[in-house]
Amino acid sequence: MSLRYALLALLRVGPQSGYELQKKFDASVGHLWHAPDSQIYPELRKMEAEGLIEAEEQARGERGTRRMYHVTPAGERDYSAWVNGPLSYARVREPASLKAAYLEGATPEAARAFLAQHIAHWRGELAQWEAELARVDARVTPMLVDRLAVTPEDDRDRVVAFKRLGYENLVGRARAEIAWAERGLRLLDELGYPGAASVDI
Amino acid sequence: MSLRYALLALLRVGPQSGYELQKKFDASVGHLWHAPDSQIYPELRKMEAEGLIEAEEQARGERGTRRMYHVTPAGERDYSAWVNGPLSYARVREPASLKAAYLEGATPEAARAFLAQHIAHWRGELAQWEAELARVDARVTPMLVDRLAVTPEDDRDRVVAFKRLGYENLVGRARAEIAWAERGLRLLDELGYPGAASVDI
DNA sequence: CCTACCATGTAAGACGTTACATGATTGG
DNA sequence: CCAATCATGTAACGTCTTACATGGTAGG
Repeated sequence: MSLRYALLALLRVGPQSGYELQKKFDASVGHLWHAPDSQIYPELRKMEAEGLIEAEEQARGERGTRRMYHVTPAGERDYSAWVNGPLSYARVREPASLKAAYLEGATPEAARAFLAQHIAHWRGELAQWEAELARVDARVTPMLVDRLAVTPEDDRDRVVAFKRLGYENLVGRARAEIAWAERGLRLLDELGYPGAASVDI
Repeated sequence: MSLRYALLALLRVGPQSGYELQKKFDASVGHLWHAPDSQIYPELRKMEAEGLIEAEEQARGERGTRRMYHVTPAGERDYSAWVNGPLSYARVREPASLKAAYLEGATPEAARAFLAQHIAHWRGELAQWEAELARVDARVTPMLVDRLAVTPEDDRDRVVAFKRLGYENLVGRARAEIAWAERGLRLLDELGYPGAASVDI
């Protein structure tokens, strides 16, 4: 549902091929919404079929071609409806909470390993997002540079501020997950589970 | 992936029919992992086909029947592997962060409405989870009562502590989302968006 | 000539959503 | 007898994952 809006957001900066889009996707909006290439190409075709984007075929060397996509007025309207409309929330589905709730069935080692893995996972995500946040503040990410180039002077600070806001949510999420898992490890200590010293926080 | 383990966790308390399971699901583990009935019945059949659970058909009145499921040794092994094994993490896909990052394209009213809706959504979730947490502490939720009845005395505190841990993650998540959206509203104020007083926090 | 990168997908299957569909029994 | 609850699903569709598949071009 959100994939096409992520793609429209990128395409609104200027015409691009599926390949360019896919590369830029991973380096920008892909931090907020992951999508593999095998999903991007078909989605572009679907969006084209629905009239949200159009493609122009360009020759590439002697035999190669590539399709340069651009947003149509209908695509602009659809994007506007998305950004101005309400968000529909997915139902809860938290594998980590589910597992934590049944951790009495795990061995002490497995329980500790699970929480340590959770901390490691979210620390990795946190590091990525904080790094990206710093690049946004410095206005050095390629997509942001391109976007700011087509944005009126007066609007640029807002563009940066909202990118920052998006990443801040993820940073907050990661911090909450880490704090929770650390509390979980302390709970294991309190319950007398062995191995307290073996896991470094 | 997690659905079957949520179902196994419930079934491990004692034999139950699909219908009973579905009701109890909504009232207990469904707070951590949502699943509609239309997903539960087919999943039970799949688990039966894979030998994780078995059913005994019981007569119900003159014509009706119901299938009482119980966990097989293979099911116990599979459950144990899940609870002792590592969790695989899904890639990021955060619609709210994505939208926030492109909020410069929204009208000031829509931007405010989005953040206010976000707060309202997560406040609703938070209230539910905090209420459930209180019921867990008081040991009054039906499933927990049943589970504690089949749990040795010495293990009961641990069972309750881990249920609590599971909910605490969701509570932390909800609080982080609310705090983030409130910061977002303050950002709109700083950017000079109109309507600061019209939204009550 | 060969490697890295450009360029574009298909296919199968798991997982989830929404809507639809049917009938039995029990208690008032 | 009628409503609530018991009881069990199917069907169609959309999204996402994983793996596979193919070929072109540019630079060293």
